[in-house]
Amino acid sequence: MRIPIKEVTSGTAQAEVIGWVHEVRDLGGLTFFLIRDRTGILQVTIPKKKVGDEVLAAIREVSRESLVRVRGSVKAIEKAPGGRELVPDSFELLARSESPLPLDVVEKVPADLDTRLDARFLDARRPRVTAIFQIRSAVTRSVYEYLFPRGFVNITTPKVVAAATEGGTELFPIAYFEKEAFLNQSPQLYKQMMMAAGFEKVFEIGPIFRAEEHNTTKHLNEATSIDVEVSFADHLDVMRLLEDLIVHIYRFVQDQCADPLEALEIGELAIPDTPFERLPYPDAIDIAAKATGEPISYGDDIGTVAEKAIGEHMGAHYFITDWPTAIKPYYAMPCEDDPSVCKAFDLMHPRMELSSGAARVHLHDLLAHQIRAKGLSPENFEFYLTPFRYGMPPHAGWGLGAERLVMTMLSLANIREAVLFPRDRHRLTP
RNA sequence: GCCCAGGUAGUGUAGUGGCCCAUCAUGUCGGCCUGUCACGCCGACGACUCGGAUUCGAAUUCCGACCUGGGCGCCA
Repeated sequence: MRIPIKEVTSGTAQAEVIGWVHEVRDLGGLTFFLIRDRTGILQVTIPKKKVGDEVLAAIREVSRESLVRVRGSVKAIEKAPGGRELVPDSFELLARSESPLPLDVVEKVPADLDTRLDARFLDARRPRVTAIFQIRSAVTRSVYEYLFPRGFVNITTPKVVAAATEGGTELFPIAYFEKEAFLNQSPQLYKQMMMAAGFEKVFEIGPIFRAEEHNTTKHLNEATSIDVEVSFADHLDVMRLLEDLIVHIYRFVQDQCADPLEALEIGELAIPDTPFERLPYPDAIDIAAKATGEPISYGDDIGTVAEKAIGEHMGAHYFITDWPTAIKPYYAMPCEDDPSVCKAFDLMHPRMELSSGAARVHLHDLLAHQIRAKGLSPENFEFYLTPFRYGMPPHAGWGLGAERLVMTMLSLANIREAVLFPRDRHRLTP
């Protein structure tokens, strides 16, 4: 009966494991194999004079990264990794690996990210990479475990859509029978329609597509968005929800992912403190102007240099609030006392933006007005605008970038490290 | 869209006009080795993205193509 390598301890008598050949050290009369599965690494020691001919024949055939099944007795040995080793009665080659390998799994020689992504299946055998995706899975799970008990309904919305509804970013056109269609940039409009449907609290974790030709370490053309929308809530409510969720995710990962965190040499995650600081937009641009010496006018977007300067100044997660209405999307609700300011916010990690959200415009005429004010025509938004004429509740929500969350949590240098098969300007395979 | 940088064995690199039929490491193959843990030692194998130009001579300079990384704008 095969067991995970992690479960082989110095107290185990007999064990059968299946894994990949991580390393081989042949000392002549004695050969050491390191066998790896997703749970860990086990040393298999072969004293050539004391094992059968079948074992000797098998080990002549194996190459690095071949898949093998080994059965034998476990010995507690202090000088072996993990304090135990396996001396095989049987050593079976299940699937031979060709050589040379496209990249060095043991990482004696580093591989470029590009090379690694070309051979992602092999790259992902590396304990460090396995750990990233075990943690990413835990992040997703913790979102479900946070939202379901709070009454959220998990929805899925179309990724194939008819028109560029939000404006701003570029969309990927696709062929949809005889019609023109696009890949959706965000579930935004559909989440809002479900507010009209009375679902009250919805969320979706799904792909979003942006056809921007950017080429940076923090952008993807296909990303994963954790999207939330809540009726009878305003921006302040959903900001509290968001910061509480972030802390919940960090705690969950800290509790559940000790081994992966160890593999990443992180050990203890720094759990963010709540409440996150609320930094009004005018203060944010002041900080940036002072830090960079570059003047920033009210109403300017906060560029990368400014964002970095503000992040260094803040040193922890924070919200930017009180945004000028002019530089936020049409669906952000303007403040009653000063409509030039809106109820939108961005959640920032010191390194980058993680999420943006707002209290939404739920009044049909105001929404139509704001769409026109952005130079868009309400006629193209009929499917979206109609629900606002039939009892749309006030609501608020946000979208949180899953890859950026994982990337900042684990201090990854490149967002592509947080996706198994990233889609960027140049990469469409694997 | 704009700007910068770069393409040398499977992988990561050195080499900026002749000292290079190309450095080092890792790998692969062969040999020696019974406690390695980046095992060690000996030997071998394996590469200048493509096309054109300059030159007595080009991995190296120039032009073009192709490919790639990064920065900015914008954004999650």
